[in-house]
Amino acid sequence: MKKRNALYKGTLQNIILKLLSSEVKMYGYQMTQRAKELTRGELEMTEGALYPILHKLEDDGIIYSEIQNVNGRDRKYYLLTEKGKKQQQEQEQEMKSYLFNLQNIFSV
Amino acid sequence: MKKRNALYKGTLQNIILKLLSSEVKMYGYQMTQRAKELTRGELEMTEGALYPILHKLEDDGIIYSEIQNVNGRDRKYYLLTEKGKKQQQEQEQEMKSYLFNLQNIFSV
DNA sequence: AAATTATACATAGTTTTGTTAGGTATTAAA
DNA sequence: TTTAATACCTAACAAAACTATGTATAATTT
Repeated sequence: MKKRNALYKGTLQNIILKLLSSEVKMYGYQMTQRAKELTRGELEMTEGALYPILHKLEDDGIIYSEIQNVNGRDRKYYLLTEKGKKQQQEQEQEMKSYLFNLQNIFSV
Repeated sequence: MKKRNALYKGTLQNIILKLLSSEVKMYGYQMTQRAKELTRGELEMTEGALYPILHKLEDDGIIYSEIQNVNGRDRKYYLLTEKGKKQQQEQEQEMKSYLFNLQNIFSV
């Protein structure tokens, strides 16, 4: 997340869980690319934000990881746990409420 | 902004400027109440966040203030400067782009 | 062939942003 | 008369993300 995208502060964890819920599994680097695609290049998740979040989510049992070697390079794939799926759904509701509220403020 | 509203991180300054653009003038306490109304009680701006932002915006020439005594109690009203009006419009565009992007991610 | 870019992970130190908790003071309500 | 609401403010702390750096391999460019 670069300076011009300071708005995304506070939503990163939500976005990561949402991305994970849309695929069977994803690896970190892939998430940064997918986030960039989905935001027309506007959101560039930095590694310094991404990896600590992934590690924390794994410590908390929200996601788990599988290392897989692809083309001679290791990838660490992450998947939602059952607990994680529940949490993702809850957070998605909060996110929708948040978006509704902001839309309300900025619709005038 | 309480813990449950961590999502709003990074958007507070935007919200404040938007509120100011919708009225002739507003005072700090009024902003906290208006923000709460517009978010169905979900966003409770803390004074520890609000006042430092207002002071910084004033130092930067984005807003200016007028103290007015109402019912024997001082209120500090804030107004957008010309520079502030421009900045508000720019930030509103960024906010709309941000909302569009988030909607895109969470619409699936 | 060598240098650069892209892919892929990770962390330490710093900055930004907001919370918590405290302070001052007046008015309205219980 | 005590509590809640209104109205401003700040210092100390915590959370979240950034910057910068490191490691390493694959693909592309020069």
